[in-house]
Amino acid sequence: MVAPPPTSATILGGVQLQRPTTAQRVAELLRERIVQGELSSGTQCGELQLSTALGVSRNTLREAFQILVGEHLLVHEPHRGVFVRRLDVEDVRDIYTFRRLVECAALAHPSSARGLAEMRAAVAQGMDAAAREAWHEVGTADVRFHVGVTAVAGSERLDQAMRGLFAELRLAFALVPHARELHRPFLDLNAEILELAERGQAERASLLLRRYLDDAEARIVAAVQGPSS
Amino acid sequence: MVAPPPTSATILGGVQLQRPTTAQRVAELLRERIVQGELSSGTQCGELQLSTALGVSRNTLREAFQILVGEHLLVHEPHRGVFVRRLDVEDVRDIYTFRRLVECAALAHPSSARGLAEMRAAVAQGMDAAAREAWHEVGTADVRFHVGVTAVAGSERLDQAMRGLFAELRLAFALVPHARELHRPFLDLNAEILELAERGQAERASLLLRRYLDDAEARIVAAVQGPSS
DNA sequence: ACCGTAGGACTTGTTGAACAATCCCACAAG
DNA sequence: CTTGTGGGATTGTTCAACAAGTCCTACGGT
Repeated sequence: MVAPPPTSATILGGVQLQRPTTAQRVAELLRERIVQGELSSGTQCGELQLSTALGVSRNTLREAFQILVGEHLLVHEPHRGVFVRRLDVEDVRDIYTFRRLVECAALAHPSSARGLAEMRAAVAQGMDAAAREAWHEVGTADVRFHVGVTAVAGSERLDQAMRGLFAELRLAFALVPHARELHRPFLDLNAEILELAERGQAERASLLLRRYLDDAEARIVAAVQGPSS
Repeated sequence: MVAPPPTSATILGGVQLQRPTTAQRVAELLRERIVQGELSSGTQCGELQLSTALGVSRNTLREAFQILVGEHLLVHEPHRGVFVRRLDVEDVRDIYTFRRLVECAALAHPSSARGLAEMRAAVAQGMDAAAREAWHEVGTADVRFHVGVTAVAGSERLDQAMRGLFAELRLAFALVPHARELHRPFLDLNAEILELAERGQAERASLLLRRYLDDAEARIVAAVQGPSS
């Protein structure tokens, strides 16, 4: 049992540059439309309609569906069809419980410097976008910042889980009336958290982050359960 | 905007009893074979071979593949085929970094009593199985215990992520020579962690769990990188 | 012996058509 | 108002075919 010879993937650090399959490209296209809010929650994705619109066969489309169902962006109801997921209040609470645990713990026990760089870049991007009044990009930068926070923990799988979580969250972002009001207050907070983290004040950074998350959760919950009640 | 009338799903607590689709059943069957080690790491899953063996069409099988690829149990190399995932040392380290962060944080800041009950049941099951020398079941109980630890955090999505992580880990468990040696020492440790957690000694429980995880990681890493070096 | 390469066998990628199973809705009967 | 009962549309699944890519092998040049 000798160690296998290093493959090119090993040498290049696992970078894989293989053309995506059609199903993957379709999934990516739909994913983009969903998180951008162009396909709103609850929309049914008819197989015949979509497959002809995209110019792919039903079989290929169904493969793409499986990918997105696995990412919780679509829900599949047998013999009824697939629908763009609709988040309820419980979902939002669940997601923020997840985020609180992971992000706060990551900041409290930092173990990877790579994440800090991402946080820094995200803050800069957010400031810049805000100056240009590009609120959608501010939102993107915000997501980037928190993925960076997660990256501080140093687990690739955790990062990926968090990216999936944010994709789900965007289903709810689309329900918040004004993007500016949602993201603007968090710009300075992110910058402050970053500064604390860079100075090694792990506990205080973690605490501040928790306040951020509680606040954000309340806003999203309010938006999801609608103006009623 | 009046509240909608309660549906049967609401009445029954959202329990959904829909027959799984063929692709889902195939995925479940393959998942079971994989985590049980009957399909060992690196095995190629030929489409023609498997589809005829299972009595399903290639298209349906490919849908099942997408599900399992999404769970990281299979890897897909375009135009080459799908293979049972092979974990390397880096993967194991990544998974344990994930587990350390989540499980320790969950125990340190408990917020759901449901998880404690699971932990208790898992310890009992483990003790019982050990008495009967059913080491494989001891392993199952161990997994159950740690899913219970995660459940203490109170996020359904986090639980699911952890279940997926354990399914991946079992790919590596299969490489550890003696199941008895792997799981036996952890029985008492789990019981001790549970006792601390039940008495509200969150910090000490979390610390003990960290020791557990460091130890387990070292064992699995050793097994994965083989007897060499 | 060492490349590069040209061919061919085999596998995967993708499609279109077909049929079975199921859901939904409108309508009739009690 | 509730309970069948069609019929039409959509999804579930299979099959057969072809395109595209990979792997293996044999051949020729150096």
